[in-house]
Amino acid sequence: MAGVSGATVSRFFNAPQKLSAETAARIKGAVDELGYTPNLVAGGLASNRSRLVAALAPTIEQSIFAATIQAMTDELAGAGYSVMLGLTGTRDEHVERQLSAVLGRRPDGVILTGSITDPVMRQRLVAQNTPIIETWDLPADPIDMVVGFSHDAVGRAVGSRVVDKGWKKPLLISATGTRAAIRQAGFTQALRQNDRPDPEVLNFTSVTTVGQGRRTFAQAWEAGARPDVVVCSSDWTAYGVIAEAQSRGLDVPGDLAVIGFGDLDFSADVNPSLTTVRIDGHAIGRQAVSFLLQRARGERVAESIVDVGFELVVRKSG
Amino acid sequence: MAGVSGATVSRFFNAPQKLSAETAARIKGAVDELGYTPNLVAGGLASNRSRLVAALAPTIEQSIFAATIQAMTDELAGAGYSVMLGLTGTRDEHVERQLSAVLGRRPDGVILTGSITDPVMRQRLVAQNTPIIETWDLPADPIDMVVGFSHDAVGRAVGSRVVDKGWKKPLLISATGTRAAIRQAGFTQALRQNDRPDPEVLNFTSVTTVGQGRRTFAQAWEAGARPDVVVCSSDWTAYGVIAEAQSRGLDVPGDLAVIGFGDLDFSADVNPSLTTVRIDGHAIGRQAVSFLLQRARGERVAESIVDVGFELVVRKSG
DNA sequence: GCGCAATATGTAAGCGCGTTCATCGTTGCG
DNA sequence: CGCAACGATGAACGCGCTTACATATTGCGC
Repeated sequence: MAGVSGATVSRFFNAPQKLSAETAARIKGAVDELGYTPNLVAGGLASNRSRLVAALAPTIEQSIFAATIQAMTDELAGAGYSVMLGLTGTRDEHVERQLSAVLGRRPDGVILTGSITDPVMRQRLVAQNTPIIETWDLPADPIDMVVGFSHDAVGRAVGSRVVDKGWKKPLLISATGTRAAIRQAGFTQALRQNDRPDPEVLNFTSVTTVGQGRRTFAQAWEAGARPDVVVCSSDWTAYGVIAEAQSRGLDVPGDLAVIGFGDLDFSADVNPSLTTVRIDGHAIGRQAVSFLLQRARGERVAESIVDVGFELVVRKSG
Repeated sequence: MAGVSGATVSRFFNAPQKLSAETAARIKGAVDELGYTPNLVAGGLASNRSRLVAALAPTIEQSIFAATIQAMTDELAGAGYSVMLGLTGTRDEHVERQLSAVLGRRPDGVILTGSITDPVMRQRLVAQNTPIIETWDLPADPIDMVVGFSHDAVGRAVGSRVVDKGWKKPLLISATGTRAAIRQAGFTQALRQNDRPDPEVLNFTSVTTVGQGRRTFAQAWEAGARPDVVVCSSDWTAYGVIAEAQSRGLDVPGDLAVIGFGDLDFSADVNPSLTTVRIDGHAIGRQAVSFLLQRARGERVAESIVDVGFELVVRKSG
């Protein structure tokens, strides 16, 4: 319709500066009139660049990962990439299935929240020869690039605060999971270094919700536990503990201090405001995408492990 | 490596029952040994079925849509589809950009939260001839299939409750947006039908967070507003109002009733528990996927508009 | 006016599969 | 034994692009 070959139309979309202004205008006219949208599937096949990035996370509901996914998607959309969302849940078999599905599309990058532990899967990932970014952790033996922080350091920081404040009977309420376990270990380590006994620990396997926090604390209380500080693996859980404690007539932080993890969106605004560990989920997403785009441009990434750090945010609850 | 042609390998993955058990076993051996993953991009091009579904939503952070996205992704993964996530924000131009990017991949379906208002975009969508599902709303003039509920009915239901309870000075705190506006109109309508004056209304344009709710209520209070019930466009906002009211020494619901929207995950577990409108976001996602899969199987969908309804959940706050 | 570089466009060869159609045993039955 | 019918497999084509490479066309310096 524009009187040009397919190759020229392809250039119009991918390298318009190579066309004369006149042809470009003619093509634009035809494109508008036809409502033509290039088939990126075919384009991806031909160019061997899918412009697709896979993002795998356990869940996006009531999740600290939502911020990372959000930031990633925003940044990638700006760069002309689409993101494929893979929600793996907490079961390892789902990770595998999602990963298979995702690798079949030959993504230009894979962003993982946390690490893949299964060695077979790791091997397959490495074999793909596509950029891989592990986030929300600093694995000892990274597959490729990493954007995260030290969960051990987080645990120690919280442990130190508990020691400093002189709290004697800490209770840890934590979802099961590798990273929470590392924080827990760091916390315990900090107590030991100050000749304190190990903390009481309560683990639950379900999702981290306010309700889960309430129920877990209620159970502990009924069972006779009388902690002076509760350390939680998420701000949701922490707020549940506060709600339950208040319902039982306890004053937070007077009778009981509560410390969370994540510094979610609501944490500064509840009563009492949450003392927690701030992780900048958006920054993790942005940095991950930045790595990806550098690789896509063919640049070598010098320092491919970034520690975004964390911040112990002291507010009213503990 | 298995001593068979490419055609047979293709059958192994797409129609294994067409192969003899023996050949299938040989191919499986080779696949495992090579770590071969079929290239779905090429497959999609050849078969004209991408097995890709696009999901567009304004945001997934502190969003009532997260549940829908989560359910969709889970269901689709089970059926062998991948989902492309498009986060449009609240700006219309982003909707357009995301839609273009997404349509270029020739998805086998598009799931929208809310409707597309721009007529040009609607036209392009219709022209694609791919299944479109609008969710979280019951548009008067749907593009294709719909899974939602009546925002007008929600507004009326809440309005009726306000009338029934005899609250005299309602204040609406609401994010801007088409659907919230419809609920607002329904609410006002219910008051008028009972010869009540229109409610006070406060709109804000940012995201719906606890902090936003707090600040908006604080401003209203400082400006002299003394409502006896606050109706919010999200449970986040509602909880912010409660937190701010409590900080100011008000008793909820004694001095002030608060009603939310969404029945999020935390709403039953805060103090006081939230009276709110329950929307089953998971059900919306599941139903949308069910529509999509029916279409994919070539079945005609008889009733392609589903009203999932809502439920006014009365708890302590109002 | 010539040669050469630079610019603009077309030509054609794939990219890695799915799919159709033909082919080649095999089996069953009269 | 012969033929039809059927199941299993391979050859070849094409999906809609990208990308060397080839082919005008133009401009410039000498």
